[in-house]
Amino acid sequence: MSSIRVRFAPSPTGSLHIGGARTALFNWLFARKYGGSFVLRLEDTDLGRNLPEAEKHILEGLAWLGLDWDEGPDKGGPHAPYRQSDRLDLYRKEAGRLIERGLAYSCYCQPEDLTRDREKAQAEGKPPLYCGRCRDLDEKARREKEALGLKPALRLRVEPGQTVVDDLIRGQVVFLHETIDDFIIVKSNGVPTYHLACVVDDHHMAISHVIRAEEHLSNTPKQLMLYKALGWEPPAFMHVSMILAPDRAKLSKRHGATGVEEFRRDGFLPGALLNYLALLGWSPGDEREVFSREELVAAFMPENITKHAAIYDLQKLTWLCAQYLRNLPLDEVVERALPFLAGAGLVPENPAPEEMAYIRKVVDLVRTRVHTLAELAGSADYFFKDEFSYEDKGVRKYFQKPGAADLLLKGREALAGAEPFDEAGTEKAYRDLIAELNISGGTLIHPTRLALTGRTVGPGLFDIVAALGRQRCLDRLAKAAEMATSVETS
RNA sequence: GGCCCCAUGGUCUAGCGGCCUAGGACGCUGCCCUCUCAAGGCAGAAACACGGGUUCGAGUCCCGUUGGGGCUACCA
Repeated sequence: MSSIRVRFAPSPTGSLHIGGARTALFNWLFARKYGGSFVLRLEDTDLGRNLPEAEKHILEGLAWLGLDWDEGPDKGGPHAPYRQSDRLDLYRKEAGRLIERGLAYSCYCQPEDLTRDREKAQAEGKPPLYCGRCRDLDEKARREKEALGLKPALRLRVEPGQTVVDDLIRGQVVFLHETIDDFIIVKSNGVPTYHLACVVDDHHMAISHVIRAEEHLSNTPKQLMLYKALGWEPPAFMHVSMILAPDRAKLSKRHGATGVEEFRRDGFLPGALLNYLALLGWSPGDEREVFSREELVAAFMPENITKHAAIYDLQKLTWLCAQYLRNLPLDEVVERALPFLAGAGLVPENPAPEEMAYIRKVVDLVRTRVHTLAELAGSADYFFKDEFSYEDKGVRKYFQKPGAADLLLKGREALAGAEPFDEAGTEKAYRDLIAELNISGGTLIHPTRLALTGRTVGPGLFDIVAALGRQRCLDRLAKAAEMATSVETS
């Protein structure tokens, strides 16, 4: 029994897409579940589309999600190198074997010719397959073409028959060879196409299971033909359904955030994104929904992967993220929140230890009522700065009322004398005042919240009061009383 | 167009012939709790795409239709 080896093989043409991230996740889960190896390979054979920063983004995205790989371009491994552009000699060697055995042939057709053929076929309502013009060129004809300076592409000879793809998710899928033409395996610039490079690498890297998106199911018979032509045993295949945008179209930039990097920037927690991606197209079979990475590995069963495409829904991801924010250890949330707080200019990049205690307190107060780290930073500004504006709605409701300033000053007085100045002590002082004035709690509490935070919503008032400390509360109440005096109506 | 895959509420899904008057989650609505907002609790609206079969019995099996997606590049 050979060992389990899976791979994630993205092209460095952009950032890590959530579709790609999910494919990586299923591969990773499979490897971790069954004690196999997870290999990372860069498929950079389309020189024109490679982006210099893409590799870095992809590796960082995977690392951020906690999907660690055992072999890859950055860390090497027994089957290095892991970038296809560094393996060209290997592909040439294998392609050479195909030519020697007459299983592949040189094609001198120019792109313009092929485009014309294709358009003609389509206009006639026929399938746009390669016409086979160069299939049986003799030595002489080839030399003539070469003499003209034409560089050939290499095509695989597809013989009549059929190929059956045995897919772990979809069962046996039959493809008739008359629907597949002699496809190109080496471009005229000497670089292999996806099909050849993929097959050669999966074989040489001893990949046991190819887990990839469903868009590759139709490509699989071509690759199976290559395995056969090269005399190799193919791996097992598992084609997972795709992720679609809310309009049922394939995910693209115009659908908003689709890159892992963007979710990170928008303040989503990696565990939440990973958890959400796992739930798209897979279910544990019971009714659990929230999983840590470890729980995911334990619960993962390939047979529980669904066959149909899934539309991704930001609302559920947002909900999951909120779950993580409230349930993760506080220190982890604080660590994740720090860059967002610093980014909003609320705290320094590297806060001093005594500052950290306060930040911890604040994060703990707000984390249960926000969904993302970005929201968290956005809802905590008043804890860190004294300059803020008051919500208009609140001003109208609580300041623009007869006696508003006086009430705020009475509250201020109560807080000035509250002992001890903690949640219970300040609440006691306020409750006493409320009783004395014979008013409802909200009558005093709501204006106070507005005075201290500028907002009408937020954590419990006495939690805020205790966190801010006596002096800041007194200052803000005095300032708010002035404001109230100026807008008060009689 | 040809080939391939897929089809349970708005979304993610459970269901693998009788346990289904179709279960859970997000979202939505109402109520409770309450200093606000969340959270939490309770209640509710909301689905087996359609048509034929097979069977004593079909969401579950088969066929067709419709719909969606993918492939059909010297992209991967």
